[in-house]
Amino acid sequence: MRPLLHPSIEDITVEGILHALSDPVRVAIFSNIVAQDCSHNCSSFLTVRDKAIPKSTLSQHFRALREAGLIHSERRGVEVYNTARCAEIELRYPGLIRAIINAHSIQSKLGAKARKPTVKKADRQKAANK
Amino acid sequence: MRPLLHPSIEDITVEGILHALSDPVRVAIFSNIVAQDCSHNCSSFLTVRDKAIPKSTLSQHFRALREAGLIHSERRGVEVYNTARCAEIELRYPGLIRAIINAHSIQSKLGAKARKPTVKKADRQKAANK
DNA sequence: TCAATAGTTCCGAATAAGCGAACTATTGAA
DNA sequence: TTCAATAGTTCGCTTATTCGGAACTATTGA
Repeated sequence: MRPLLHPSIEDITVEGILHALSDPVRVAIFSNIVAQDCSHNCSSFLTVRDKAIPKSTLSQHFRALREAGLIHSERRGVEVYNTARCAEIELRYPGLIRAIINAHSIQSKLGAKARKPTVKKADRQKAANK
Repeated sequence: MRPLLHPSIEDITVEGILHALSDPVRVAIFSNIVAQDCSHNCSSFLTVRDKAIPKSTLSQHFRALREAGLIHSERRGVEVYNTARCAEIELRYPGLIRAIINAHSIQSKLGAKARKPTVKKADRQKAANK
C-alpha cells in the first residue's frame, strides 16, 4: 500500500482542479467537505445524493481530489481524515474555489440535473438513431 | 452534416463547463475567444502554444466547447464564427467564467506546465516502474 | 490471535479521447 | 457551369480513462 500523495502547491494546476470537479460525485463530496470545514472519513460518502457509490469507486474519487490538490488526506487509525486545501489554493488562484462551489450550489437550487457533458456522446448517438 | 447544436441556457451545467475547460487546449482557445471579444474561425487555432493541433481534433474541441454552452458557433460561408457566451453564463453562474479565466492567466504567468490531472495515470505507472 | 472496520489495489469491461483519412459545403475563379 | 481551393465535419481505429466487483492491507478492540 503506497502512501497517500499530495502535490505541492506549485504543482496544483487549474486544469487539474477543473477536471477533478467536473464529476458530479466528486464536486458533491468536495462541496460537503468545504461546507463542514472539518475532517471527513471517506465512507461518509458511500451514498451521494441518493446514489450508492461502490467503495472502490469512492476510493478512486478521493484519490482524484487528493492528487488534484483539492484535499489533504491523513490516515488516523483505521480511517482517513480529509480536509479541504482551500486556503492554499486561494493564495494561488484567488476566488476560483469559491466561484465553483457557488455555481454548484446555484445549480443545485435550480434543480438542474448534474451530468458531465451537456450533451453526452451516448445521447448524441441515441438522437442520431431516431 | 448535422447542424451545430447549442444547449439552451438552462441546460448548461457547471460540470459541463468545468469538463470542457479542464483541457489545456480548450481553455487556451476559450480564453483567447473571450479576450478578443470578436469572432474567431476555428483554423486560427491550428497551433496552440506552439503545439500543432490536427484539424479533426480541433473540430472536436470546438464541439466540446459548443456543447458545454461556452461558445456560440455560426457558419458563415466557408468558415465558422465562434463567440463566447459569457453574458448568458454570467447571469446563471455569476463570477464563474471570470474566476476560471483569471486562474488560468495566473497559471500561465507562473509558468506552470499545464496538464490535465496533476498526476496522470500514465505518470503514476511510470513512477511505479522505477 | 481473531474478527471487524476502513480503505486500497487489481483487473476486466465499458466509455471517452486523439487523430489520420475520407467526406461535405461554400466560394471564387476560369 | 465546372473545378479547384478552403474550412470544417465525420468515420473508424487506436489508445487512454473510468467504473466496479473481488481480493487484499492496515489498524483496532475484544
